[in-house]
Amino acid sequence: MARKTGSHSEITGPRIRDAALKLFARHGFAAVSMRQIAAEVGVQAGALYLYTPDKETLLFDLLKAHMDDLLAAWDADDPGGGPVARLEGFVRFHIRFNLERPDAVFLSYMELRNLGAANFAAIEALRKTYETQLETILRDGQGAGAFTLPDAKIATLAIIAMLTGVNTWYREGGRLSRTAVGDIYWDMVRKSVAA
Amino acid sequence: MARKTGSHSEITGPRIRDAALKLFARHGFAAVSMRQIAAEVGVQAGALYLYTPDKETLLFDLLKAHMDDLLAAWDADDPGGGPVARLEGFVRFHIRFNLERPDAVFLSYMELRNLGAANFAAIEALRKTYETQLETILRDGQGAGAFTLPDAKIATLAIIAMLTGVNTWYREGGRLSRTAVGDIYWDMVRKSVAA
DNA sequence: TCTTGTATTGAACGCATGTTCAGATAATCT
DNA sequence: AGATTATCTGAACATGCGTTCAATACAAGA
Repeated sequence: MARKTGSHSEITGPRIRDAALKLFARHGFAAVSMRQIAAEVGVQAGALYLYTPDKETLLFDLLKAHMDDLLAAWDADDPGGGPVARLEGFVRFHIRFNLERPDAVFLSYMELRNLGAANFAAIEALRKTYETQLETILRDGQGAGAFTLPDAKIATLAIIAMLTGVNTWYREGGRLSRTAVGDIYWDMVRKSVAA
Repeated sequence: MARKTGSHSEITGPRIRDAALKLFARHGFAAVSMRQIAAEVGVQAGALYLYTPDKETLLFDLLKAHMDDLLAAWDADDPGGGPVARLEGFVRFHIRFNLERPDAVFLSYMELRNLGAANFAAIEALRKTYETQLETILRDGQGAGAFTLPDAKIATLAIIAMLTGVNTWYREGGRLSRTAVGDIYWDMVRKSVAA
């Protein structure tokens, strides 16, 4: 056997990335072998190297794509308007976006350490860019007297940590709908920065 | 060479646990080999098996010890009194305790997936016990009219996630002292549950 | 000093790892 | 139909893995 019937890079490529994302998130980057990823896709390990130069780059590409997605999605979702409306938009967006791709979110928080220095810096810069979106909203609201913050930078990180935490406990079909979760967190966030 | 001069299990044992904790936290459980841990301690890999039956148990013992420490420390630190005072105590305790052992905290959040089912359940139960401490404070305060919460269970998880997030950005000798960090987070938490 | 028990080495086990590549087959283009 | 290109196999490479164990040297107690 060599080339398989129906084989196409536009099909195999995404399937490899999907399998890698799922397995890396479940078991950790180092614990997953190239052979396991290949088996999940239904090819031999050697075939993966038509799609990535090496294992670390495969991880980096997943993280990079996730961060690019995140920034583009917030760009499209930002409701604009006053700081309060924008903050509510951010809270609901962050929860919704993260709940839609738990594996990618988990990877982005846990496997940065497996990146080389250059790749690490690239992802960190994107994360910083995202954080700045929220920080700007908070500072604008502080300037307008809508929020009272002891420290805008720390409030940014505290809110993001709180919101991202949803992914650790939320289960589909559980007690609360995604919208209800958004309501609850918005209530807490709103009060935590209240004037 | 066989036994080394000055060798003692009371010395080597802790050094192995320290080295394992540090390396697991930095590089991930799966990425660290028994030979690396042994090298850090200055022994051969075989010597580790005088102190642990296998690699997973070594990880489990680290996580178990951390959770036991955490629960015992809160037990000793709980200021008692009214819900507001206890909540403030919890916030400051959690931040201080976690900042004192970042490696163990990181491990406890990231490497649970490398445990077998039984070991996983044991650690999860301890984590649940800790969460219940905070949940009880919140429910008491809610009952007494000191707090207004849309959902006590979720408020518990949200607050813990927010507080634990400190470990991702805090650097010794940075802009803020640990006490100042505690002040800022207590301000946000207090307001987020305000009546 | 001699004995007993503790701590460690170093080699070995079978197996898995990431990666490369020549060869083979399917898809596509002319 | 024939030539070309894209896709994949299967075997191989050197290296590293977790773990075991007989041999050995030190520490502690008598």
